[in-house]
Amino acid sequence: MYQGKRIARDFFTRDVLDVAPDLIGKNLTITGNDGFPVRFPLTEVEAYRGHEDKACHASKGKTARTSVMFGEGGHLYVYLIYGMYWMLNIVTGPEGNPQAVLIRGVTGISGPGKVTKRLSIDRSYYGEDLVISSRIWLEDAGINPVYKTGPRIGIDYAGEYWKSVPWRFYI
DNA sequence: TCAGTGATTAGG
DNA sequence: CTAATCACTGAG
Repeated sequence: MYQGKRIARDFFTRDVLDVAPDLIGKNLTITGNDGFPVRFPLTEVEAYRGHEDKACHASKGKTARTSVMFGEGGHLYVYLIYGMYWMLNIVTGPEGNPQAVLIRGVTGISGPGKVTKRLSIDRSYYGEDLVISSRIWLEDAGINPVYKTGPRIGIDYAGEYWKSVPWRFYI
């Protein structure tokens, strides 16, 4: 099987609208309890982009929770929602430009809360650097799947315009 | 359609 | 300190 190689910093420091579609088909790779890497091809993601995007948590300014989004791309933004589900995001863009991509699905697992449950992602992954971490990283699988686009899910509070932009990318 | 569940946030 | 909010899920 083609395992690919770890994706480096410059992939993540581009604009979120360039990174998000490029993530489709990449392997989210995480070391299991036995120490061996397990690969999960990304199938569904959403882009959240900067101060003006009313759906982006960073649009209300920098807080303790969102601070990692203001840093360099390649780090993980992980937070708890509805008291039960961890949301996994990959920060993108250069430092000072708050953006992130929500991981909504991988092959065989549909739904952001289910993905983190299956991969055992929790608070301890907040700020983890995919470029250097020994327990989670991203690999190029050497494929570029055809993908679809559509509006983002679960952001009714963001207003009609930001609710409608097609920043969800999925197979 | 709707309850569960608790961290995070703004405001007093 | 209080209270509202929430990038979800599964049951009915």
